[in-house]
Amino acid sequence: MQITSALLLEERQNEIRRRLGSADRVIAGDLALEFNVSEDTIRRDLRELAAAGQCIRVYGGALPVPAPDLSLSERYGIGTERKRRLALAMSDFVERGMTVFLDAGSTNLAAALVLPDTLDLTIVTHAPHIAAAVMDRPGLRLFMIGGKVDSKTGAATGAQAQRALEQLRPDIAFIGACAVSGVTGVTAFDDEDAEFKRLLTRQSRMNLVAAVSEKIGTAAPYPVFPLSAFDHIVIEGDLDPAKRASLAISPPVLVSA
Amino acid sequence: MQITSALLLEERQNEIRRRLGSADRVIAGDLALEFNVSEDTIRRDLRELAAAGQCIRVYGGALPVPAPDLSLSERYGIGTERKRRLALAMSDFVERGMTVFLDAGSTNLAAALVLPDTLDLTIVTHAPHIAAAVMDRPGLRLFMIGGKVDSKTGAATGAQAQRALEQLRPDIAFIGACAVSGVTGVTAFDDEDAEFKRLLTRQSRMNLVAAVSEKIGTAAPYPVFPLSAFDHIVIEGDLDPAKRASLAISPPVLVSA
DNA sequence: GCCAATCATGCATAAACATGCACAATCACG
DNA sequence: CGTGATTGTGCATGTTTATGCATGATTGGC
Repeated sequence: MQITSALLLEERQNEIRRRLGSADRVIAGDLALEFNVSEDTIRRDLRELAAAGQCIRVYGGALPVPAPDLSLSERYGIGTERKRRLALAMSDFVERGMTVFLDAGSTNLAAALVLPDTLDLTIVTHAPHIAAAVMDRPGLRLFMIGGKVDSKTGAATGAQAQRALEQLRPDIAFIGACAVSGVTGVTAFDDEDAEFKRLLTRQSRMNLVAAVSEKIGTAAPYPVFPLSAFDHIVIEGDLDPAKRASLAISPPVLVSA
Repeated sequence: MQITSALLLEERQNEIRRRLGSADRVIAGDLALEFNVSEDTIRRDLRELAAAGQCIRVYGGALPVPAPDLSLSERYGIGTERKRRLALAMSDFVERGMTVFLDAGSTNLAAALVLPDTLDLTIVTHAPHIAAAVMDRPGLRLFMIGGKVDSKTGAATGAQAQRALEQLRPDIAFIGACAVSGVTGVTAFDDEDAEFKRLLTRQSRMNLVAAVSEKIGTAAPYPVFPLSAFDHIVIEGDLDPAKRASLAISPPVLVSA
């Protein structure tokens, strides 16, 4: 029916694209008049362009797509690989919705970095370093135990902290061992720290201890509990068999990859 | 037939956003005249922007929001030198043996790094990041306020934290302001955070607020206290004179180097 | 404590919208 | 040539959206 003056669909859409490309908005009613088609047709054009990501539909017309701004690259600070593996082995015990206590120590700092963030976990800790690491993981809830912070252990261990811990019943506790031995059990360098770990072990429903190989077969001045008080001991796979045998008492020994 | 010249809704809101982005307030009546729409329409725009967290509604118009959603650790990385100077200015108020409360925020993280470690200070904080920084300074004693840690504010702010704070009377508090304005006073992004700051201000013998220039003249949803409630406001020396004048009320304004 | 400015809310209306349908033009195959 | 499917378009429909206005409540300066 029509002859020369009418634009074909492609031409029309190309022209709309061109205008949007020069950072101009377009208005449905105007385009309809200009191209001598109904507004319905223009709206259909705009819908198609929007679906192809070439414009932003708005009430009355369309806007150019804004220049995408650069996103920041993620950075990763990872602890030592061995501790990360121990932490991963402990992580196998956590289940959806659990409250997990992270004691002080570098292995538990690694745990703060590798615990799954999709299980709706609540992390409790008395160590500011670990708390700071957990805070950077959006999927984890964090509860901080306060109190006088001892600079040697790097965690709050005093009466205040103990009182706060008494209000809690964690589902699982990752307990940091300063030293582990079949004879003396788990021991600590500081008496308040040992006291805190004892309370923690009593409060928690399940207790895990992880220790790198260097700590196995050593002892520290303040006893925490014998190994039988813990549900699992997590050690490295390449531990000397003799040392490993010295641990093989009541609690299952879990070997990390 | 004439071509539509009026702005589309999105264009209007984008323009408002742009002006707020350049740290300017907007006034409802002016915008209505300028865009040739009713004030009701502008108010609706501002309400929507506020609901999306892109401005703060105030009587007569709206103010920009200060720091657009950077994550905590990202925020800690920026503006450190300027914040270090602010922190140094605040440090002039601390004296030997004092108990210093460091509220959450990047300026107070800077304070944790620059506070003198030879004055036998006791640092109290409810922010794990700051606690972690203080722990690395051997000369500082650290007391940690525990509780449920809010990921937005990066600090423990709930009932537990408040109860712990009630037991303390810090000699001086470095209070982190999310936004500072002569009109709205000190405001915060979170209501529990605001509540905590109010309690902190009451408990502490002396209260300092420091704010980088971007925060001056802005407001956040939750009021803490009017400026008169603080002993000193610490600002940067190169702050725009108009903005600076807008603050010149009761508390002395201290200018950092 | 007064008054004007500012505000939230509900309502009315016109514009813009999506959707389904009809029709003409085009194409695809024989 | 068909003729049947596909496509582009316009129109009728009922819905949604943006806006202005009326009303009554809040606010902030004086």
